[in-house]
Amino acid sequence: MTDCLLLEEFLPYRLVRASELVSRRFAARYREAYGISRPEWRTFAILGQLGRTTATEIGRQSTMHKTKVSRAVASLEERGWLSRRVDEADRRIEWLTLTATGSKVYAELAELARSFQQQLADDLGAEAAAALERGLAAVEARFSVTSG
Amino acid sequence: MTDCLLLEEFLPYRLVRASELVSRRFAARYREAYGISRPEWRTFAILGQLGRTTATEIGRQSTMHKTKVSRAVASLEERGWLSRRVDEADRRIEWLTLTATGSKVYAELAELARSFQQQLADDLGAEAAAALERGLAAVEARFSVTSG
DNA sequence: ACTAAACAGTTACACATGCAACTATCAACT
DNA sequence: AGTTGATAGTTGCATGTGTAACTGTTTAGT
Repeated sequence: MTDCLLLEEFLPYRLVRASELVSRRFAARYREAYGISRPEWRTFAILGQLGRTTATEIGRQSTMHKTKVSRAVASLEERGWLSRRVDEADRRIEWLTLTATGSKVYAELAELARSFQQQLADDLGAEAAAALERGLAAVEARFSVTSG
Repeated sequence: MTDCLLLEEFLPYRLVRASELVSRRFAARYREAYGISRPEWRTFAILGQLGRTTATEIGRQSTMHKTKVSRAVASLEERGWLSRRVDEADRRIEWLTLTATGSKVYAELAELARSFQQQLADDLGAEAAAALERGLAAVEARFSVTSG
């Protein structure tokens, strides 16, 4: 046990565990309310924010594999929340937009997210929340660009 | 777009993404070096630290589903890195320990983890790393006990 | 014009995962 | 002793996921 690694001091492990604890709780909420999966929520959230984008861009921003995105898009389309349109100039590209219904659902999901965020911030306290954000910003700055 | 949620300000999302960026890099290392999966690494790490424990306890500490733990334990046993022994007093319980070979591999994995941690700390900078740890500690404190 | 490489996106297949149901064991209560 | 409920752990099955291979399209080089 001389070379024992203390997991409670191992940053990647703590990061994963914290992320699982938080995101599982949030996932439970939108799953119960709208029956959407995690990849679907992520796709929805990015599309709602960007307004009009492509599957590739969603993959880039969310760090999701392109097959995951592809399936999430197909599923959201089936529910009538999203529509595709092939780009005229470059017909490989599909532009994705929310439908009217999709926008309505998105607005509700956004509200759900905001209230969850508020609750989380209250639970953590202002100082700890700020510290967490600073730390995450540093990780994003170091890893986002270089990593694939 | 009036009710748009800004993902770059949404904490659960940032937490998940940061955790994925970091843990994917680390996972690539031990996968390439030893061919072990994520559940296996986690099981290994907890067992190495605790010295002697049960599958249930591993699940509790790692937030992994018990079937995941069960399969990881079976796989590590097949490789001869771990051995089980049924508790005499309560024969439902299986005590898990690392074998001699397992301990050797564990020591190498621990070293790999430490060097990764060092690299990460350098990348983030002392101040940002400390902030991240404070934030994670707050999440752990709030969610670990209550959540399932 | 033609070929090769690059890119957006989908699908087949093998593998990983979670839920529910299962075995086996123990503890508590009657 | 017998029944009920809880616990540790495993397994069947349906679903989720990544790799690699695929289609269709564009770009670059010859």
